[in-house]
Amino acid sequence: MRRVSGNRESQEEPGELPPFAELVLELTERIPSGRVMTYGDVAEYLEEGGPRQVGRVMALYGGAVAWWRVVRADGALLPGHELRALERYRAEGTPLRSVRGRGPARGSAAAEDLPRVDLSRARWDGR
DNA sequence: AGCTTGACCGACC
DNA sequence: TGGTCGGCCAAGC
Repeated sequence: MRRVSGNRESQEEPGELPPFAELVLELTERIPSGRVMTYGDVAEYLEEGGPRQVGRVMALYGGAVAWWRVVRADGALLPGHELRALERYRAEGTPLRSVRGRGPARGSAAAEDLPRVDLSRARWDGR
């Protein structure tokens, strides 16, 4: 009980999220199926923080929400979770864009040319 | 208290 | 089309 000095917010209970994180996750849950927002969009919509802060929140707590509906500005899939995300997109019907004319199987160094999210169609502005 | 890093972004070449 | 650079904001060391 004796709080010797004023450390108020140092004591955070695990399970309770920082306000900003909560806003990000809440907004993420609002993104309709088949649509996406960029990290920058989320930050701009919340009028707080920046893309990188949103990215941090998703990295820490994203597992609890539809993390695949928040993408980078170029529509590239998350490194390390590309296949997982791709499955979601295909299931939700998220507009995708082939990387280039589609499957140049011959000579393609990349084992798999992963598509990207077509932001021009899938971008959701919060309305 | 200062430097580095990060699920980023936009401009430039 | 793709790589690099600087800027941005917060957390960690």
